[in-house]
Amino acid sequence: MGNIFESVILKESVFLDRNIVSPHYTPKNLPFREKQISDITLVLGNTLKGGRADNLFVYGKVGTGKTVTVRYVLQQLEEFSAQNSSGAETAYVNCRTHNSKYKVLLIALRRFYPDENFIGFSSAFVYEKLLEYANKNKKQVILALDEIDKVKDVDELIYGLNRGNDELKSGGISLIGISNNLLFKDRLDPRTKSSLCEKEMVFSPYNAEELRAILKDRCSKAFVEGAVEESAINCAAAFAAQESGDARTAVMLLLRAGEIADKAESKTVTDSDVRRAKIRVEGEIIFNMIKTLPSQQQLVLYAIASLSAENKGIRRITGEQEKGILFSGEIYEEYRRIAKSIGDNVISSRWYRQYINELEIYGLIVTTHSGKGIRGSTRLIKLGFDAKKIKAALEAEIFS
DNA sequence: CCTCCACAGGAAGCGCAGGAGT
DNA sequence: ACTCCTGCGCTTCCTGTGGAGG
Repeated sequence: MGNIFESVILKESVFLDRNIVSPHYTPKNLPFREKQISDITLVLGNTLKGGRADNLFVYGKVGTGKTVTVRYVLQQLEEFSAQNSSGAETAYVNCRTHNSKYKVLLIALRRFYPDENFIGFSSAFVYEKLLEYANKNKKQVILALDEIDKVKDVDELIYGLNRGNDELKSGGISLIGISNNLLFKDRLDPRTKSSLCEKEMVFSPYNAEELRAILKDRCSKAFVEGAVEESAINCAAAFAAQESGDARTAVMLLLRAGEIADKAESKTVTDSDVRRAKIRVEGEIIFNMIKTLPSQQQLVLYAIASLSAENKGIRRITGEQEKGILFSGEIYEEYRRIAKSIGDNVISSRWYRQYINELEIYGLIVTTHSGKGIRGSTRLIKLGFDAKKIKAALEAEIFS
């Protein structure tokens, strides 16, 4: 009997390099983004001649390649700037984890003063330090702020940096804001908006044909040659294009499909593996969504799930008796009962309605307005996914 | 036609936590 | 360290809405 890990190594796999289809992998080439790359290059190119680049706002849905594209151009700029000793420097900050003006500046500074630690210094000091860096070294500093909509005090951040720019004798600071939230722009102060959006760029979702090409390219590196059937790629591309045009979920589908094929000790990944992977990926998304819901909202969803699982709505629609359709009122009653039974407090019906609206936005439920045959004006609510699965997932969350 | 029902969803306000300003 | 402010989750109160039923 050998080492227990031997079987892992010896086991045959459809994967050549699993990393390449992992969600965290950054591809080396960016197909179908040539236009965006050259546009960004043009905007940033100004810094190589010592001028300030226009601020740039990049918008696009998740998985459209915003982040990788921007990072790629930044990295190219750094490289070129180092070789030609021109004064352009860049810093990339993900604002999801650094969600305030102070934290953003702090992370940016860490990039320019790697040996010093500014934690604990005042916001104004950190801010001055950044301006000073650009001024003293005559540097054109480019700050790329990913998920910029997550910054709580964006207005102050942008306004401050912009005003600082005017005070600089030499050097300059420009911003690249990246966001997948279209509403974000309208939320901004008009002055900040015009400042951040000196240049704008939209990344549109990939269509099925583009996704297919992307997947094909990735597969050739990630999987053993010939392991992924053409139909599997087409299937994954079609699913993802239909959903959102999101390259990340498309790649995720292939990763899971590969795992399924491995588990079945199959040498090839087929389209039915992709179909099964789709169900699993959906399950993961739902499960993650449920986990992050407020506990009271979980109870509301639980009420919907258990009512439709047992199919015991109090009143049924006259005539067709369609399965799984619930009345807003009876769900609230059930929710109250459950909340009381586990000794939780009960939210008001008004807020319950708010939760229902949110659940619909998340796609967990579907609602319609009551039409003929129903007394009063109410909403008919139906669960978006399998009741038993959601119920099971919720039970794990609530009663733990 | 009017009234009642069973809700939908806007507006205002409240208590609280956490951050900014001093 | 202190107050002040602000955003957030939520409640209370209220006005609409659209069909049932007398």
